Amino acid sequence: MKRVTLKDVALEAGVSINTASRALNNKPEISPETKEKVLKVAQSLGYRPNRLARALRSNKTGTIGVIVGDIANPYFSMLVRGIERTARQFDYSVILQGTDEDYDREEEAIEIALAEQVDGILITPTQKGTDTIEELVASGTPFVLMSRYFKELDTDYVVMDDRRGGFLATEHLIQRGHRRIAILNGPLHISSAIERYEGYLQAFKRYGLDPDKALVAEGCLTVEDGYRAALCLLDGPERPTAVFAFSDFVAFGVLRAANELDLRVPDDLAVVGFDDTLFGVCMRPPLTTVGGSPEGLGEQAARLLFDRVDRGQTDPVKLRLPVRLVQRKST
Amino acid sequence: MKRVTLKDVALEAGVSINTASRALNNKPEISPETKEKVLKVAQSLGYRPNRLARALRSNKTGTIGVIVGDIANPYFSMLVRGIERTARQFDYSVILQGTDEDYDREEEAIEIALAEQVDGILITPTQKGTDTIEELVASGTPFVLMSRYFKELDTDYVVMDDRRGGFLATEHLIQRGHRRIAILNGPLHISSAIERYEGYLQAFKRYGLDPDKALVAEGCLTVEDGYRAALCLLDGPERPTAVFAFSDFVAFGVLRAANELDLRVPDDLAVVGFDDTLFGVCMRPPLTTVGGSPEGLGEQAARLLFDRVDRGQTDPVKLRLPVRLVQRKST
DNA sequence: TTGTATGCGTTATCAA
DNA sequence: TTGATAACGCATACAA
Repeated sequence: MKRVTLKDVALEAGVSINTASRALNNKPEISPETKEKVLKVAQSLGYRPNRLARALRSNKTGTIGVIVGDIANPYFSMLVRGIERTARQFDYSVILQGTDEDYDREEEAIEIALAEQVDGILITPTQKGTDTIEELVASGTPFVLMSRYFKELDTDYVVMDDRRGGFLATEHLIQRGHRRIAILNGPLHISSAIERYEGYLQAFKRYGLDPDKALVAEGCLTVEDGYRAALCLLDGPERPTAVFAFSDFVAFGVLRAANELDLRVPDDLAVVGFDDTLFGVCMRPPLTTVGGSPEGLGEQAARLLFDRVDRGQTDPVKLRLPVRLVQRKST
Repeated sequence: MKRVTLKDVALEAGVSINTASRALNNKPEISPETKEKVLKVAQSLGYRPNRLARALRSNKTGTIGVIVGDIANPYFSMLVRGIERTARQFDYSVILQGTDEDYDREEEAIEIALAEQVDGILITPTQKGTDTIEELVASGTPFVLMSRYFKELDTDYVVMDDRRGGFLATEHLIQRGHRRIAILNGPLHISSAIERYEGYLQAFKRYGLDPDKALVAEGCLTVEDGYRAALCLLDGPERPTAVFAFSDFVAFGVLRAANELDLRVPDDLAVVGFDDTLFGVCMRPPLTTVGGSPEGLGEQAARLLFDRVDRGQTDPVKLRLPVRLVQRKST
């Protein structure tokens, strides 16, 4: 039951350990016959290279660290799915960690990933500070920010066109006749929250309207957050006629609240989400949302990272993926 | 920027490389003074042990492989979240892979995990065959099956009490007066699908009723599957008055179909899901479901695995977690 | 084209 | 209590 090593293969094939290595790694300096022989022996012995030894020697582990906010958030799930698929294609393994949007946890996650000696890191930073990311920069390990970026840090990232998304969502609501449009935004230290808000304001401006500060809420990240914030917001007499939620995840909470308050959507309350996750279409009514492809973002970020790992650093690449309005029945 | 190694620490502290190792690993055979000295030097130099070298030497990587059907399925997301949290607690890293319920992909995933020399594997088998799992057994790597098990294989597993769940769901529908109760089941090679079906039949029997074979569909795993199957099932004249779906994920598709067909839930159609995922409560109406805790299952499976890794094999442990009916408004 | 020898950073076995 | 030394499995510079 012992593991078959290169030595075993070499011995069995009657060549040196090193010739065996060459054969198995497609090195040029080897005769076709010996190569074939070694390959056959390796096959028959069921040889599997020991990645640890290889990694130790070559300083490449073939793994990447993936750090996201919340694994159970469908946006991140889809993101991770896109990453995992792409990674597999490139023969990388994915070490997954969730931060629950906690800064300390983010720091820990980065340290763990570094300790695992991953070849690169894909991270959705909590943005509660920059120390963690600066530590990452200092480590020299290639990394790509996903979905969020730092204005003050010159790093690779792949994000959605959040400002445009915020604009599209808000414009859509305005065009449907809404004026009292609430925004249940994410925490404002997160770039996507800031930019979606900017898009929101931009739409108001474009249409010569004034937004009502009382309808701006921030800090919503989960279904629960959306639910609570919506309950609060929809309780008063001066309630909004429409809500633009930071994410589908948050929007689901809003729909729950609307449901419990017996508000009809979209007649009493229009709702727009963000991300176009799998479940929007199952809501009642189906959720209007701003779509980018989370899986696509994951894939692009992964590809960018692998490029970095292979080819090294050039100028930072900053990708801003297009979004579009996916209109359904909630508006 | 070079990495600090044990050698550097030993050199700096003026001890042998091996004494340094002992100091850092809390070995008993060392004097308190030297230990303290080494520790201080290590600290100041920013020494981080190289896990690869350690793993190579000790044959323990500190990682586990986690293989699930579909990362974007909220059930699996929650499962993974439970695993990741627990793993972190035990100082293990998680290498995640998805199979998309494809058997070849499962085989590949297992091979990759083995190649990564994980200390153990947590897997939701596709159950399209037993070869993959038998390969796993042969490898000697500890593993725990999650959510599904093989009758014919004597392995560790953690599953929900699916039969009871199927019974509870069906009984509930019967008690609400339904007789034409459809089941949109998963593929019947999956143990949980079989057992939920058994529970379904058992409930009919208990109440002296006869199930209608025409209302039994299988093979539903995704939202899309549920949607299509429901459209088909609800189209005819003899349509069911209630549907028991294999999972919340599938139930969401059913709700979508009902919505599009203008069927009122629960008046025209009652719907019960399974798993109690995050979104059931956001549906309209909120989804009645059979709840176990996916995160809890993940945690238990992980704990069991770590126990195996540490203490080695004893008799297989077979855990069947309790379920309960979570009644909401869809029934 | 092939083989020898060395080192990657640890841990473990011995002897001192 | 400590230190020299040998593995762990692989890759590569260099010699043959």
